Amino acid sequence: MDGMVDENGTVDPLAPSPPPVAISSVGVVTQQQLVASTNIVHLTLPASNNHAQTQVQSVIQPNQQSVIQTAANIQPVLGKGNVILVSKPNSVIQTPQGSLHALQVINVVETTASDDSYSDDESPKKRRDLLTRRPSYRKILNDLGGEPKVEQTSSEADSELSSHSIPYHTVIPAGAIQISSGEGGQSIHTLSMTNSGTAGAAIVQYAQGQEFFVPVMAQSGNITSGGGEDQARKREMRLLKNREAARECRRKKKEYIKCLENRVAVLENQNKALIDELKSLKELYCKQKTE
DNA sequence: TTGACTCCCCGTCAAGCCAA
DNA sequence: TTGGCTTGACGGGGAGTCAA
Repeated sequence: MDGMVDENGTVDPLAPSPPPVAISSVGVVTQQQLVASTNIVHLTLPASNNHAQTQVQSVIQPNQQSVIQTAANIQPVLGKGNVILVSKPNSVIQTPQGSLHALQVINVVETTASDDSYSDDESPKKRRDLLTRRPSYRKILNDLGGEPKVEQTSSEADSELSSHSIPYHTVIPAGAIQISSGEGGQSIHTLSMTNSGTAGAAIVQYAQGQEFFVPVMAQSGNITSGGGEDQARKREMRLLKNREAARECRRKKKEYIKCLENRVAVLENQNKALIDELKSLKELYCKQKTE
C-alpha cells in the first residue's frame, strides 16, 4: 500500500489515554470518508502546516482493537493533539515515530451481517456456505467499504473506464450519438447508427485510441431471419457480457487481494506491538520483583 | 540472437448463486 | 424455476528477463 510503513512503527498500548475530547475539537483532522459500519477507514488530512494532503487507510477488524498505520509525513499533523475518530473502541494509531493517539468513538454503527466473511460468531449455515463458495468480491468489497459505487451512472462509468483505457461497451438507443473522450470534451466522435430505423438498440464497444465496433443487437424476432442467426447473436451477446464480467471480476479480485495485504500488514504490526508490550511488562515485573 | 521461463492479462467455459 | 450474474479454471498470447 502506498505510504504504509511496515517496520518502523511501534505502539505503546500502555500509554495513558487522554481524557475524552469534545467533538468540536476535532477540526484539524477532517474525515473525508469514514465508513463507520465497515472495516476500512479512509482519512484525508487537510493540507496544512506545509503538508500536502495526506491519505490514510486502514483495515479495522470487526471485533478487535485496531491499528491505523500512517506514513511518516503525517506525524506532525497527528502529533498535535488531534483526534481521529473511528468506530472501533480502544484502537490505536501507529506512526513511524511510535506515537500513540487515543481514539474517541463517535457515530458508532455496529457492523451487521455484512461482516460475516470474517466475524467470529458466524452461524453454522453461513459457515457452511462459506465453505462451499466464497462470497463475491463485490460483496466483500462492499462490506469492506472499499467499493462504495455499486450503482454507477453511465457517465461516471464512462469517464472511469475511458481514463483507464479499458475496452467498454454500452447499450444505446437507436439514432446518432456523440461520444467525447479526453478532458474538456475534445475529440468528439459522431456515430450514426446503422439500425437507427429500427426499434432496436446497438452495442458500442470502444477503447481509447481504438476504432469503434458497432455490432447490431438483435431484438428477438425483429431483425433475425432464422433461428440459427438468432442463436449466434445471443451467444455473441453472452460472450460479450461475460467478457466484461470477467474483466470486472479480475479487477475486484485484485482490489480484494490488496485489502488482504493491507490487513496482513496491519496485523503484523499489531502483533509486533503486542510482543513489545509483553516484553516491557515482563521486564517491569522482574524489576519490581527484585526490589 | 534465440530459446526457455515467468508474469500478466485476456477470453471462454462451466458451475454455483440469487433475485424475480 | 429460470435468467442473469459471479467467479474458478483453463489455455493462449504478449512482454520482460536471462543464460547459452
